[in-house]
Amino acid sequence: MSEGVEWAMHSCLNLSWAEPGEAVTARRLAAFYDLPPAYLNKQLQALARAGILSSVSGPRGGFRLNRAPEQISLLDIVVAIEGPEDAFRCEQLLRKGPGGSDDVDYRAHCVISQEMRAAELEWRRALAGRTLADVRATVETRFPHTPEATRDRFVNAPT
Amino acid sequence: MSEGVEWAMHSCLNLSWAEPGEAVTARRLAAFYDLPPAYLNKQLQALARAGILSSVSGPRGGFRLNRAPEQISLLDIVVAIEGPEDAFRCEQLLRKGPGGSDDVDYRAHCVISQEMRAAELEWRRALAGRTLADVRATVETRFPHTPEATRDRFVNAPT
DNA sequence: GTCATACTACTCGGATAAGAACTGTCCGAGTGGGGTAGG
DNA sequence: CCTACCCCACTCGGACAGTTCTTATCCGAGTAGTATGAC
Repeated sequence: MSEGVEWAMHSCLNLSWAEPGEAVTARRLAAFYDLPPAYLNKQLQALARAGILSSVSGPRGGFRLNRAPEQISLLDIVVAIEGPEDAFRCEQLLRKGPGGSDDVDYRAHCVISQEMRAAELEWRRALAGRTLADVRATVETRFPHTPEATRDRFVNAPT
Repeated sequence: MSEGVEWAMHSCLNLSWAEPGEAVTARRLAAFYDLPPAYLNKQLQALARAGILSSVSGPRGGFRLNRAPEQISLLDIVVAIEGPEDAFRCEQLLRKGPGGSDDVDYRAHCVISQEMRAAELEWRRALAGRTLADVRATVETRFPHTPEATRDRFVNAPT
C-alpha cells in the first residue's frame, strides 16, 4: 500500500482540528512530519478530486475538509489515494485452463476469486465503519491537548 | 498485491488433485494457464520455502503439497508470496509531530495505525478461516469433472 | 545374465536484466491582498 | 480621505526525473534414469 495513505490520514485528521472555514496549505501540513511538501500536495490533490477536501488557490489558500468528519470514512481516504480496484485482481486464468471459455466472467465465478473478494470485503467493511470523527474522538480522549497543539502549530509553523 | 498470489492459489489447487506422492513440474503447472514457466517456478520456490510445497530436483522431479489441503489456509499462501508484513506500514510520523517522542512505539499507540491494523486483521481472519480443502470441495461440487480433467492434463500436457 | 559405471536429459535454484509503479521535484496558471496614484 | 487600478507574492495543479519493486529470463548444481561394457 502506498505511503501516501498514511500521510493522507494524518493530514485529514489535522485538518479536522483547523478553525471552521480555515484553509491550510500543503506546506504547513507537511511541516508537521517533515514530509516533502510538493509530494504531499499531490496526495491532497487526490483527496480533493475525491471530494474529501476542497482546495483554494492563491494567498490565504490551501485545503480544508469538504464534509463533516462524521461523513468521511477511513475507506474513503484509502480509496481516494489507492484507487477503487481491489488489491487482488483476478486475471481470469481459468479462461486458458481446461474447459475455460471466453464467454464466462471468471471474476464472478472463480472460487478463488470469490474467496479473495470476500476477505477484502471484510477489510473494506471494517474501514467503512470507522469515520474520521471516531478517530478524532479517540485521540481527544487519550490526548486532550492535541486539538490545541494542532491549531497552535497551524499558526506558528516553523516555515 | 502481486500477481503471483493468484498463480500460487491456482497451482496449489491443481496440485491438490495430483496423485498422492506425484511431483508436478513447474512447466506443467505453467502450461495450464500459459504462464511463464521460469517465473512461476520462482513463486513455487517461495511456497516451498514457506513449507507449503516440497520440491524434488531431477527427472521425475517437481513440486507437491507438503501438507494436507485441510492444513493449508489461503492466508498461508498469501503470506508465502507477499511476505508477512502488513500492507499498511506505519512510518511513525507522530515522532516528528508536536509532542512526538523517540521513545514511543507509535505502531502500537497511533490511533490511525490501530484502525488500519484492525481492518487488516479482519482480512487475515477471513483468509485464515478458509483452507485449500474448502476451496477444492466447492469446486468439486460445482464442477465434478474438474479433478479428472486436471489429472488428465498433468499427464497429457501440450508440452 | 548380472552388476557396476559413466552418461545424458531433466529439474530446481539462484543470479541476472527489462519494465512498471511509486516517490520526489519543478515550473506555470490563477488568485487574493496590498500599495499607489488619482479624484 | 476615498476609490480604482496595478503589481506582486503566494498557492494549487499538472508535467517532468529518480528510485524501488515487480515481472521476466537465463544459466549452473544436482539427480534419476538409461545405455554400455565388463565379469
